[in-house]
Amino acid sequence: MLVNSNRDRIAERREATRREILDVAWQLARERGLSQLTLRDIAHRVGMRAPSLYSHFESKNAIYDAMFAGAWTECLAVMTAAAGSPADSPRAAMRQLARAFFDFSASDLSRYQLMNQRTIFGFEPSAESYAPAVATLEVLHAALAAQNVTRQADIDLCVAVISGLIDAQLANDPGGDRWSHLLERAIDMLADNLGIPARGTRSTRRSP
Amino acid sequence: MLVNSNRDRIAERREATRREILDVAWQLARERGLSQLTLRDIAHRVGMRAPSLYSHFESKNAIYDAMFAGAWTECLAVMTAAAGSPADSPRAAMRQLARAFFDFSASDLSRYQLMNQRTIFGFEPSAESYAPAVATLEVLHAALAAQNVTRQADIDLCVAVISGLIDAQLANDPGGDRWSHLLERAIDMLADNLGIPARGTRSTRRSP
DNA sequence: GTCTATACACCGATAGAC
DNA sequence: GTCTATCGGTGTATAGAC
Repeated sequence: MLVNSNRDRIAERREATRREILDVAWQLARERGLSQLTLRDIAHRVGMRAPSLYSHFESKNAIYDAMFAGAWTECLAVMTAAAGSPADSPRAAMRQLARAFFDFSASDLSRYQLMNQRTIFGFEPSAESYAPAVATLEVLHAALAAQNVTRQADIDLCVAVISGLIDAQLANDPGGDRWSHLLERAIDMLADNLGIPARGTRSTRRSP
Repeated sequence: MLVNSNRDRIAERREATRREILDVAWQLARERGLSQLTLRDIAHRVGMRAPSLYSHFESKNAIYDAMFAGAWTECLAVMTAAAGSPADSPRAAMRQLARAFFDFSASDLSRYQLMNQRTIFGFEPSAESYAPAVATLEVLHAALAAQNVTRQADIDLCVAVISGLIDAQLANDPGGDRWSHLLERAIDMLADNLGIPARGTRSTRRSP
């Protein structure tokens, strides 16, 4: 038992160090750009020498991979919460979900680039790190399926329109709201195209 | 006169070298990623040593800048041609323009990243290099104005939807057509939202 | 003018002492 | 687990040959 709790304490400390490294990495990515991240900078801010990072991550790519997983896990939580909160109409449910994703994405360029764009050439997330991204997409699928939107093309169109607004916002007016305030209009446009009623049935299926 | 033609020949040769350097740079950007571009690689493939590039470009950033200018100049030509060719309806004119931009953009990820995304952190194009980008946007403005679409929000929405499709295509199905074939549908959706008639008046204004 | 040679400070990564 | 030392790369810059 004592041995076990000692082990736990060591594992806990290791995990804390890992988290601190990742926190610092995000901080630096926001300051200097995702691709300008250097192991020396990370290590220095954590209070180590660069090679010591290799005791916690096997490579720089592994750090990117852990950052990718963390970002999508966070996004999954945001989206799950948005999908779970009540909405007055099918469109309101869509707006809620889209707004949650937009605000989460637009608040951090570096994070969005790592999650969705190919900014780090050659970076491919591992299967484990990709899992929360898939889970997030499944939240979206379920929300659209509740409005009887199930065709892949319809889903793809929604994804493209929303991420188009995010991209435009981040690339052309970072920190502003020039494209952000177009989101609700875009959702209505999509809802029109997909035949989702403006009001009427609640967003949950088969409820009495 | 002889002096002049000699000067011209030298300038011509210099310009040819510049073009060759830029061609090689694009080639390597496509192979290895935009941010993985190195002066040594460029120089080696051109048949020089790295420092010799400084006789033609004052820095690596100047190479990016020239690439940016070239890409937008090419895009401007494509868009001008698309805007000039006749169309049967206002929507057909919009489809033509959008299709031209989509195909141009989706055919080269690195080029699209340099033109439209913030992949190279800290890179800001010079005013001269930005000019063809502005001119391209003006082609779009003029085309939309011909359909009485002049509000900034309307234009922003069009830009976001089209570039959203391009981003999704490049990020999730590079080389494929999963989002490409949604373009015409997206344009119709936009046209509906903007009140552009499906058929009727030609795309030119005030023609008898 | 254009090139080669060389140098500098930095990068990711590894080896091995402690 | 963290360190120092070091490796082959990188962008950048200068000196000097031709």
